[in-house]
Amino acid sequence: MLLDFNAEPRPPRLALPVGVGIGKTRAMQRSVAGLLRSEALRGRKIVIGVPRHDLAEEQRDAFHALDVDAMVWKGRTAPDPTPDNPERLMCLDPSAPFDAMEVERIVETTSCKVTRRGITHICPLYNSCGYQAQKPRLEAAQIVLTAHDTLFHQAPNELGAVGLLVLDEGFWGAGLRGTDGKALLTLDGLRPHLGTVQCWTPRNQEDWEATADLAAQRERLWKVLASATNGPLSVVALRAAGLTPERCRQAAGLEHRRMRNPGITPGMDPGERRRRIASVLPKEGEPWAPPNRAAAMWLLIAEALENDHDVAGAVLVDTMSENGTVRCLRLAWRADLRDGWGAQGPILHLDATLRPELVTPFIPEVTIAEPLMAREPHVRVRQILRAPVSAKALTPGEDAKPRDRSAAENHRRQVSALIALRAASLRGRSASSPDLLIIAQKAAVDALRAAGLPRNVQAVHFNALSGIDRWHSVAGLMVLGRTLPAPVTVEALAAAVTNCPPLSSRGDVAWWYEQEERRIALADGGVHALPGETHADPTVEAIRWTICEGELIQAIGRGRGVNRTAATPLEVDLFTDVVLPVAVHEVLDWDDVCPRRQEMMAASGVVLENAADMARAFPDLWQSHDAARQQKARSVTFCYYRDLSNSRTSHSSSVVAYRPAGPGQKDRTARFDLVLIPDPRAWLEAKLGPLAHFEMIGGEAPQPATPPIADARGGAARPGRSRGRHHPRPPHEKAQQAAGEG
DNA sequence: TCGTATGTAGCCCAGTCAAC
DNA sequence: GTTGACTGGGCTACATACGA
Repeated sequence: MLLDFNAEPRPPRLALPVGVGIGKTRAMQRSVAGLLRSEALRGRKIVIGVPRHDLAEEQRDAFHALDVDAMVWKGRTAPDPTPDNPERLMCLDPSAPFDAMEVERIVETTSCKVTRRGITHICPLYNSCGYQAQKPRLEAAQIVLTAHDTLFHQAPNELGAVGLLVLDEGFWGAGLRGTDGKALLTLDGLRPHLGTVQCWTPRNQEDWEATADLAAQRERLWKVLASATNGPLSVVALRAAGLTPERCRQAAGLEHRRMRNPGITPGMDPGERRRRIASVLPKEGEPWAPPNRAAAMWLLIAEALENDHDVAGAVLVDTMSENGTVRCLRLAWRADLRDGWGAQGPILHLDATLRPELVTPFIPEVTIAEPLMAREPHVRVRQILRAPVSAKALTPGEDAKPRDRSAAENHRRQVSALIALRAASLRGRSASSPDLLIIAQKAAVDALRAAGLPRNVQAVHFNALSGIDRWHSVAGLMVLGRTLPAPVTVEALAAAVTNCPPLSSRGDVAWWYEQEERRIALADGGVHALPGETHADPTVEAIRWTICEGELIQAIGRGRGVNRTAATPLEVDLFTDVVLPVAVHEVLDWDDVCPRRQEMMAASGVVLENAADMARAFPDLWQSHDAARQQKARSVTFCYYRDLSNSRTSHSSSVVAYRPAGPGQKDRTARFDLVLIPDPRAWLEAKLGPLAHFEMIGGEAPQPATPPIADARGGAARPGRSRGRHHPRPPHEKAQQAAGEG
């Protein structure tokens, strides 16, 4: 690490885009351990922010293995389960901190412990509190690991001086406020009159000077609010009303003085606490603008005036309430990384899907290094286009049309069969379970689990993947779909990041993104072009990319492709039309891989050849003998079905000959996968009734497993459709390859 | 005698795509 | 996002031949 951690006045701030699975966290841990031994930090601590507490605990254990003293710091409302009480939180009386926050007091001195005039007020649960119990470890530790979210809240005093703040993985989302649309200020609460602008001294005496100053700025703002139409506050109107950045910042400070001190102390009887809180808050139904929220509004306006744009973070909207329509200002803004956690000192940020547009607002003057990526020669990627794996295609809501719901049922059945066949083809290929990891949207994962997953398969959903290493040895990954909120949602996030209205790019289509040509880079040097979403505003596009492409990159990274060898290859199947910065070995169409009903039958471990038996054994696939017969006549035998028929992907398959009892029954054969159906005779009798004849004939000699999807293209490929265009390799490259092969 | 295999005609519906 | 037209697959119904 070539950083001077004591540089003045500008400490080093470095952001490193490091590819998924390269081992950036391990390298960081070793560097941090070395840094502590070098004493370059002069005894100051290192704070490491990670997305979630479970990742913090993993890193703590890794530091302990490096003989470094590390601890995980959790907030008051974080889970702290015990065998007796799995619901336990760090704070044993969460109502006390919530009450303190309602009247905007410091939680520690109003809920936990404080000494006033020689008298110590203390929470009765203080000595058994998980939050307090971690403080001695916090004081002693060299490294403090905590969730990104914590870094945007006040640091505990016991932390002491911080010499380096490490931000592991993308952190910007934890710093956004109001993006759920719930940070509202009613216009009634902002209308200037004594009840809404009265300020108080710290001793709860009326502060008339502050009240007059705040009233003057509220009057200016009211001129704008009273005549504005819905949408972002206009910078022209705000300026015309006489507001300036200085006046807004002054008003932000004055807003805090509207809250009187209720005089609540740690250990106070909850009834008395609520009575005191009620005495400083307006009565139910009276207009009120929470001071913290009003202060945030002023700061958003000040920033917009300074930068000469409308206030995207403060938007006039109509909301519905019990009393009808209420006009409100909807706020969304960006919190700052807190100084107490080291935000003003040296910062190192590591993220595989880092976007400068989302880092610089939080870390000004950050230096963003060139991306560091690694080759993955033992990873094979297939991308399947036009797969029905969107939320609508797999899991439409209850209010969806019957036609869409039945289509979704078919899609789920097809995807389940595909998973079962893929799992069979990869069985035993992983050093430890599972062999196959499915990554999809949460609703899709729930639906697939409900339908039943093979034992060697695990399914997880997007958005909870970063940093997890437990699937490093899976043999296969199937990534289904993508995450992509509508433009209006992403634009709202961007407004919170920048406070600036996004550039519009959507023309006549107001509800979706524009499309532009994207190119899948093929491993053989060619490209496959297809349309992809984009947004004209750089920040909106950065967020869109992070949520969509970034999450898919994180998903692929779970397989730790960088660490694979010829003996432990990884096969990735991408069921999405999104173009990613990875080399793709094969681009297929859903028609090429979509399992037919014969293949679904094969997925359960048996291939029957008799149409009547097919209909009897699988009534959900074929409703009648004729239906099974007709499909048998029409269908060509493809990939998965053929795999089991030929015993190529199922090393344990066996052919049996049988004849049901009764007149007119002829001899027929079937092939069974003995891992899934160990007793074919019992299975046949359960499905078809007593047998007049049964004989195990045996299977063909086992052959090396072949990826089933690749087989779909070999030989009997279906006439598939594709959204994109395949561009062959330039002739000179083909010639070079031919020369090399020759 | 019963059940299966094979062939053909025609209706229904799911999937797709263009237009709005 | 919705709607409507188009298309091909899925299924039923009918008939005939064959084998246990």
